[in-house]
Amino acid sequence: MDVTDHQPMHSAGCMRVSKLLSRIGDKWTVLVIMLLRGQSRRFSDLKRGVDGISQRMLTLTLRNLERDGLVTRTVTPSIPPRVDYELTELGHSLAAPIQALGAWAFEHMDRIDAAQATYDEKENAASSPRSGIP
Amino acid sequence: MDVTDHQPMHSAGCMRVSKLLSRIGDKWTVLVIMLLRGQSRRFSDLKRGVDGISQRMLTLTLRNLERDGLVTRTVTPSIPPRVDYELTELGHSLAAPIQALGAWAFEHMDRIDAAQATYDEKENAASSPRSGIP
DNA sequence: CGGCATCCAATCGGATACTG
DNA sequence: CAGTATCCGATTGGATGCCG
Repeated sequence: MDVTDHQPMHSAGCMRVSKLLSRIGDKWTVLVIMLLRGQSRRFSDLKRGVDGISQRMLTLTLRNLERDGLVTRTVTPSIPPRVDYELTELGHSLAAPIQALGAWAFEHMDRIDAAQATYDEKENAASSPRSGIP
Repeated sequence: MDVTDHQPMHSAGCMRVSKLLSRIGDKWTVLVIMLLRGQSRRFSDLKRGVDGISQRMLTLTLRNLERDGLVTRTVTPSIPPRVDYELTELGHSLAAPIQALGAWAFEHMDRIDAAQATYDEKENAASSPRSGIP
């Protein structure tokens, strides 16, 4: 089977996509991957860069990425200790399609916002009228 | 700014990507989108097609997609009632980058599985030894 | 500095029952 | 058929404190 076909995703294939997206679709993974493009960064650097992430979640996110073979973890036992994270080749290859999705989001977010606004407006219009004429 | 640049995602841009991925990265959204490529489908058709989804979650998923302007909902007030869902143009344009991500997942899942296996092996090897020589 | 353990609140999602 | 409403368990993620 050729994944470049127009309808290549049968049930099993979709499951995998869904699974991948569940993994990278969590709250922080994408942000970390984006920060790691081009340069390796140490833990505290990432913590400062992501803005809002807790230490716990950064650790968990990096552990998962490491487990998936998407980042490498390099410990330098100095004082104070230093740990650097870097995208693997696999990680970099994933960054490309993520980037594509990012470009799409960037390009269409106004339309999405508009659609949401319209939808919510109708929502409120439907629930508000207590006597038919609000 | 050109989103096709090599480093186009600043903090704000990344947030949007993350937000988009959080939306489509839930348990069912991608599967529904994939099923809707090419043909519109009615509710029970989707329910049968997704396999494992509850009625509740299918409804919620479709509502969110509708709110984002990615699918249209068409009610035919017959008996029994009939509701068809169809990807909008915006929805179809999103299907493309998702497909790219799917292709990536399909292409690299063996390497990810291998990386996970290796990682878990080392994990167990590190936690097992109760007296140094298990 | 980097990270683990614990506790806890919020959200997610499945099962079930009921409605137009 | 296509939902809505409710209940409840599972998962997520933040805050905090301790450790090497």
